[in-house]
Amino acid sequence: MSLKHAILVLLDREPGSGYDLTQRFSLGIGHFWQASHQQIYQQLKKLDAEKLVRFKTLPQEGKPDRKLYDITASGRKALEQWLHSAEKPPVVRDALLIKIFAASEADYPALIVEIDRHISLHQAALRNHQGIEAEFFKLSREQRQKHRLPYLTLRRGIRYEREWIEWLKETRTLLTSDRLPDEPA
Amino acid sequence: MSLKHAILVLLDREPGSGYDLTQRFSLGIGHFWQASHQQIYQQLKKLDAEKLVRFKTLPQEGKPDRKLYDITASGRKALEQWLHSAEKPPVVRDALLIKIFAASEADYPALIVEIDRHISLHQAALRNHQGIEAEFFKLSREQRQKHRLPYLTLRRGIRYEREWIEWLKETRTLLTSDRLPDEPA
DNA sequence: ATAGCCATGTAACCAGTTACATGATTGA
DNA sequence: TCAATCATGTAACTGGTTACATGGCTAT
Repeated sequence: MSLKHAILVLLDREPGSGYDLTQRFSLGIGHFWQASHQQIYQQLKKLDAEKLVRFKTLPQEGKPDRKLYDITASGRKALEQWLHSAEKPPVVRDALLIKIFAASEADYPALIVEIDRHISLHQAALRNHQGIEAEFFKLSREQRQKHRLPYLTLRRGIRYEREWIEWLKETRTLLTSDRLPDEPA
Repeated sequence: MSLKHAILVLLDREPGSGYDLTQRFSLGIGHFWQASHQQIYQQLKKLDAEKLVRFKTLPQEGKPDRKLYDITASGRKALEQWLHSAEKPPVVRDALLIKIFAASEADYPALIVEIDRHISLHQAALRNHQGIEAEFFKLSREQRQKHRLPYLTLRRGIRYEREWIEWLKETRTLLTSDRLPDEPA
């Protein structure tokens, strides 16, 4: 159900077309909720059927008509209710961990390659997050105060990536040295 | 595709019925790959059709027959191939972060309740992981060496939960004090 | 009695991914 | 000329969840 609410959140900040939303999902909110344009168009259709959003059709020349979506009063209500509801932490499903769990000595070289690949991916994500963080710290105090909550979620992303990198590096070292951790994590 | 391979991993260690696998999924491997009995039975059926597993039916009195599954040679091959393949890190989809991203001052009290709930959940998970870790450290050196890789994945779980708790506490403090982080994460 | 374990499964549904489709405009 | 951006969508499929179904045994 959260995709619907993520869309409502975005429309609550500013009306937009399905296309606009797709762009916005690739920015801020996309760090912790991803959505493809196909999904977004479908959900907008459903949200419209439920009267949580409405749209105006803006005709354009040489392009498909732009449908400008906006949140309705009952959409705002649904959003607020959702904000007060309880959600479970998402279940973890991580293939890399199965691989590491299952590997035997013969698989180590392949595992190291895979670990290195993941380290690069997480480092790239971390750099990206830190770039955004640097922008945030260039803002005035009032602006920072205003964007406080989105920034807090960015901090989470930064810590998450950092934690992955540390663990991956530690694990890599232990695998290549054939050593064993000598104390609890 | 990873559920299939997770099942192959478990059957490779030891043959078992769908029921047995369900139990095992709630232990070790379940920390990073969850599966319900419904899913497992379906996947076993498919794996059997693909000849990656086979089974013997063990008749029982007063209970449905037990189907004891075992990995086949081609199952082992598929598993090894998978271990050498590349996987993407899983995409993050976290409703709590959308809530925090989207909240306005009026929502703070509800948000704090939700944050506290999540802190407890992560603390419970952490304690659980640490209990298993304590068992691990009671083992002999040889035994620890043998279960090294599963232990490394457990360490990841421990760090993951710890990181969540820290971030949630920090965020809680910032929300209640209405303050703003003064330096990068 | 009642809950929990043992042991299997089907069916409907929901969410997300991949593939396919169209077509004009703009910049390298 | 080729790729990217704008702008919309449908359809098939895969993976996972929830609900439903059966039924004996054991321990409190």
